[in-house]
Amino acid sequence: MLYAIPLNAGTGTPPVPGRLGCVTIALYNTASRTTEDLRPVKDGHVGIYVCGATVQGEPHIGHLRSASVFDLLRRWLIYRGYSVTLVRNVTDIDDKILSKSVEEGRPWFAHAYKYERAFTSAYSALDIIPPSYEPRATGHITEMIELIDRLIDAGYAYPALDDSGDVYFAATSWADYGELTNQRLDDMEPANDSDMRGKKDARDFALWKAHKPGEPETASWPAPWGRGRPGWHIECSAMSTKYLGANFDIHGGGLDLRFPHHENELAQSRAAGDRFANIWMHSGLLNVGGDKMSKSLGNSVFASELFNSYSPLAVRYFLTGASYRSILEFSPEAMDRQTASLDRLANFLQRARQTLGEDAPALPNVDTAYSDRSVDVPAEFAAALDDDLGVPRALSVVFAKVSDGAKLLDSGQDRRTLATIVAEVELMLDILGVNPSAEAWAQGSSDVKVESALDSLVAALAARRAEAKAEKDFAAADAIRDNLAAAGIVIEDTADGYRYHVDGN
RNA sequence: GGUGGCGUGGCCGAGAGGCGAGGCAGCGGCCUGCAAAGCCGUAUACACGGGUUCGAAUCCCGUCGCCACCUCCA
Repeated sequence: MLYAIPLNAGTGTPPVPGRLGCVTIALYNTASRTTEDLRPVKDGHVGIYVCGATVQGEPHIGHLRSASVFDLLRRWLIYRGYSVTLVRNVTDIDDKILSKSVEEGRPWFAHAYKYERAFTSAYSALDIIPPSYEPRATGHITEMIELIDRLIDAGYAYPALDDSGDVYFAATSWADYGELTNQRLDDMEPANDSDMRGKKDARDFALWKAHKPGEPETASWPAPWGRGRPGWHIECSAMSTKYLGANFDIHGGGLDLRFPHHENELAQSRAAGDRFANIWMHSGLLNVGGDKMSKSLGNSVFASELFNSYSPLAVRYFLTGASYRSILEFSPEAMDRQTASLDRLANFLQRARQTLGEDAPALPNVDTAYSDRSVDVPAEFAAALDDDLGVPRALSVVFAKVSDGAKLLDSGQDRRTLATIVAEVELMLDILGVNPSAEAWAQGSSDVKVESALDSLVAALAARRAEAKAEKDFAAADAIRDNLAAAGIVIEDTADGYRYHVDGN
């Protein structure tokens, strides 16, 4: 799949003249606390680095939100004519991976890879476009060592005073430390200095962690300061600049990473002489039962549980439907409400596609950068997304279109207009990552044979029901409908027959 | 102590000086054998108190309340 294609690729709609440089997309920059126009380092191209998961356990709904948010950003930029390089890392070595792998009785790399696969499969279920690059921390030790070396040479880092082999970044040596979160070192809560471990200052953080007795040898790499493994923050500094250059456009992640992770990344990269990210974007956190979802509270909602109760499409709709910076409260009630809202969209598209038959438009395709699209997105929709990804406003445009389309379905014979509306609605929803018509949402379990078998079974029952209705034997007709419903098949009468869908949220 | 955010109708949730976004739920009607879906109609909303203004949910001052971050986190 190719996501970064030349603007004139494809034979469809040519790029809007002057699209580059004219369409400004404004994004909220956490670092400046203002909404700024995106001015890419390289014309026509946007480089994005998103902090991915530390693969120590199952993916939860918070991971999914972050992934959905940056996938939406990516799709919108692609629609707007940019080529996008999105890097999302995998942190496959850290303290918890080591300790948990011991608990679960397998090598740390087996543990890490097991959960990496779980993440990949959850992302894929949500139709998140795979990253352009997905670097693993353990594959970039060389780059990290080089970066640490630069920091030591420049006087911003030092090997631990206790000769342990650790290396620390000297927070107080970097005058701008705290610039990302607008904090001054002196104002911060006093760091815990009971465990200095060879630090000069309790607020210094580890760039390199020396191998400790009892830890597996395979979890350490040779370095000028002795065998060890990288600290968390240095990984992202090394990997982002490797793939995107010393100065790139957007650095993203969950809000909880803002401090210390991103603050430290910024400090060490700037100290090493890199301009680093221009815009910092943070996706909002999820609350469960009024509390922040977090590892320490143990209230995580895992992807696996979620997919047991809701379709991936419903989950994604729930996640992207809110403003990306807002606190999103997860509850079954909230899921149901959003699912009902989504059903309205899905129902319309299903009815419209059924009515249009062969005249229904082709599906939008992000893989071709939407280059073969027959319609553009409504101006209001574009304005909403250009303004810091204003999804709620964008969705209101979608619903307005759906309402227009539904009226047409009810009364009119204007198939051409209806087809245009369907194309517009599906394009908008595809950009948002929640197009119910997209193939990605086809039930994984139902193959073509099963579907056609179900079609004929339902058709047979529907025929009997039609006979019963014709004979005014409504009890018999309703019994058939009830039996189908009991099996999870909802059948509805339409002007020219019936339609059905499997009730699976 | 420092930093950031929030308070909008029954619920969720946009907007940011001037015709009441949108969704869910509700109510009345149309359609339907009944449903479902859909359509039409339907709301004295902006935490509180002052101020600025012809006009404030939106700007300013103050008050109250809630949340997050300050070295586990997407």
